[in-house]
Amino acid sequence: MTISEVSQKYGLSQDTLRYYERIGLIPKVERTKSGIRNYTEESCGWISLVKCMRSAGIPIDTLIEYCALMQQGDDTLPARKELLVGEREKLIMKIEEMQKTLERLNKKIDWLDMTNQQICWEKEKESA
Amino acid sequence: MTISEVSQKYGLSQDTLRYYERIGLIPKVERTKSGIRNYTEESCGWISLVKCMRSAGIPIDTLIEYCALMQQGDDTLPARKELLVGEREKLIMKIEEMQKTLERLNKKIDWLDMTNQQICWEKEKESA
DNA sequence: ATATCACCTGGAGTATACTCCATGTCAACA
DNA sequence: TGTTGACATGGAGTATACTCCAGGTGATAT
Repeated sequence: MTISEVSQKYGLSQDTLRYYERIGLIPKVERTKSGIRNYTEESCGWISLVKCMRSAGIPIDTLIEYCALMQQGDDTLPARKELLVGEREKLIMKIEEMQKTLERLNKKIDWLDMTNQQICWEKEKESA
Repeated sequence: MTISEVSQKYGLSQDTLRYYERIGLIPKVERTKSGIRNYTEESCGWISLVKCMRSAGIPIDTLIEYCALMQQGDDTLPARKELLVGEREKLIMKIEEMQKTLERLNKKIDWLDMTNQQICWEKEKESA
């Protein structure tokens, strides 16, 4: 797959794809003999993973580390697990926090609704 | 309340508190006659709100707009509601995305566990 | 043959959200 | 009365994550 196809498929700009590769967020992508990127299934798997993790706010540094560990073979399995478990913890906490914010937003919206109705009602009285 | 007390109470640095005020994320804080900030209950309410919203990733620009609307009185109630409803939508989507990431993380961790056990078992066989 | 087009690279620029710093003021205490 | 400490300001600096751009190459269509 060409970079433009991958860009289309995952909704990431070509610049971002090249950037991710450059900083080691995904392993080096295969090239044609003229030097053009040729994304394999595996590359796409990485893109998909990174997109998913990034969309949840997992920092780039962490993902670079994961990618590096991955490329060092099976010896790093425990380290990778540790890393992922840590991120899972953080993610769970973030979700909880967001749920709290959601409740607060809900309450605020309800309150605004009530207040607005109150004001409308008072204005009606005034003008009556 | 002094800035150091508020900083303690909400876990935001004094610099951040001043920054939030400067950019209009919270309304101007009362001062003593020598010019020192004297946070009221209301100020604290704003800090608490902003901290909550920011922790869920709601952008500063949006919160500045909300604060500005707030200070323009009841005429902006519908606009404020619209703003909050929009943010609620985005938040719900973000939470969903994070839950997907969480599931993916869980699967990856399970897989790592299995693979690791497999490898251990094979190594045991080898060395036997 | 040449023009076009997608792609390449390295480096600079941008957006967001703080965070730090130099310098200055004021109140209180030794 | 001098020094200490908390607080003030405006502006510069930092971290993170892209995003853009100038200049260049190689394959393909006219």
